[in-house]
Amino acid sequence: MSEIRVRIPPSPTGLLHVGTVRTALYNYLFAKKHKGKIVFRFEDTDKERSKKEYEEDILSGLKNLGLSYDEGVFYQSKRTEIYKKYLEVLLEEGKAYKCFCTKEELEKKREEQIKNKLPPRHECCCCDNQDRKGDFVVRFKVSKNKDIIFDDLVRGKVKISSNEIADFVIAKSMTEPLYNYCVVVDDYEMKISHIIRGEDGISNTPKQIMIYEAFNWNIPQFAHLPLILNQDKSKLSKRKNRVSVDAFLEDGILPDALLNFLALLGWNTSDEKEIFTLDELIQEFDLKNVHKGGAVFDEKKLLWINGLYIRNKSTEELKKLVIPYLKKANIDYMKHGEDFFTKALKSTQERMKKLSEAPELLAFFFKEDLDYPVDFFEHEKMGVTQDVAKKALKEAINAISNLEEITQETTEEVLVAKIKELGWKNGQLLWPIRVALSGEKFSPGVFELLEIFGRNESLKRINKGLEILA
RNA sequence: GGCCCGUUCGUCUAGUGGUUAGGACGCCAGGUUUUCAUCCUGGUAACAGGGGUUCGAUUCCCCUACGGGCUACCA
Repeated sequence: MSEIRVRIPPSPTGLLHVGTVRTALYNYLFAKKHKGKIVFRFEDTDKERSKKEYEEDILSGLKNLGLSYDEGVFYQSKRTEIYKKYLEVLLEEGKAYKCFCTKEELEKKREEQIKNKLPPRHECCCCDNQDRKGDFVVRFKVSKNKDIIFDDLVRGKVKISSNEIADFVIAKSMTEPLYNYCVVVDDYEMKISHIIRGEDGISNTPKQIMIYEAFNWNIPQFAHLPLILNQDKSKLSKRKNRVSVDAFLEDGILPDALLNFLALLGWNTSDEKEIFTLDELIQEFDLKNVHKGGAVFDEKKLLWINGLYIRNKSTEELKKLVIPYLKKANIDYMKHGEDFFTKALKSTQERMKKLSEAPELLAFFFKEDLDYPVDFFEHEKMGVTQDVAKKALKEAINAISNLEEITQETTEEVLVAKIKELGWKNGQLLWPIRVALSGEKFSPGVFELLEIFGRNESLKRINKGLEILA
């Protein structure tokens, strides 16, 4: 087989979309797996909707996700001369023609077609009259009674009758070529061997194939990927879902986790593995295992995968990732030193599902003066009343004050002994202490907190608890 | 409307002409634990419907239903 070449061709008409990423990812995996090349180009022929800022967003987003390319960036908007050249060929050979119809004429024609239930052909008087003056568009001449068949790598044979396709516009003018046409010219010139794109590209495929045939160019292989869906099964849209990669990244979804999750939308290996590094995905990926049916984007599963990735990070790595979020929340995370911060982070790592949760999870460690409702101390199920809490805190002060060294082990030893001595349930002593240390209903464990805070800060917080209870 | 594509637990999915239809997320319950989380155990829940073909269909074929995509001088 000749060289595998795929393309990533977003149009810069919006922020980087997870659907775009999924398609890019599959192209990337396919190319890497087969030692092929990836061409990147912007399909920016729509001057109205294409924006520089979107280009930047897409490029940086893909880069952040680690999806690189080998050739490009190409811009269709900079290739008008090339398109023009081929357009002239088509015109000369009579495979395309100039159409001078006005919008009004076209609308009238369409109405008639709909009324008579005719297929959407173009064909009108002016098209035979090439001398007509004024603006024109270039239409591709579709031959009749012809089946266009292609073998889709995901779906198998797809057949469409050319009678269903009207003479379609391939350029608004000689210097304003349109998508369906540009794609073919580009894919030919860039020697693309495999076009892997979303299912919404299926209906364009016959048109594009006809253009290939008109030029007598080799037709690449097509693979149409299932769509990513909203909960209601419609095509994933920003109206109904979070779709911008920026939004996910800012929320603290890790790039690897996002890719891992996206890879699983419409593809999987036949075994039960579902956590993959990029390299593993490259190894395992196969278009044969790509689904035909669309896949609903389930954020809950994304969060689960993300939590897994966060837990698997070393605390040092996680630290770097989390700092921007803490800064943004104005948390003075270094106030008790690096070591304190590291330990605090480590104690919350396993409950963090996304990085943006870091501030709320860590804030209490750095608060100077905790303030929380007194009923935090109460816990009916464990038999903790405010009176019990008071006694517990006093006992804690005694126990801790006498300890030489405050570690998880030493505090556990002394507090457990105290529980036995008092004949209490674990929670009766430990819950109030934990609340006093954290000022939160949920937090890391007491012994961990005691070690992190050390004697002075622990005592300070427990005394504060006593104040609140008073 | 027309054309095209699709349909296994709520979701992501495995799977086969004969399976107790498997896993994961979620949810529920239990265990561990001072809480939450983690972790462990268990549970809940699916082959869209109808016809064929067949000794036997979730699996193959047809139809219907449902869902989706496309139907631009957008990409």
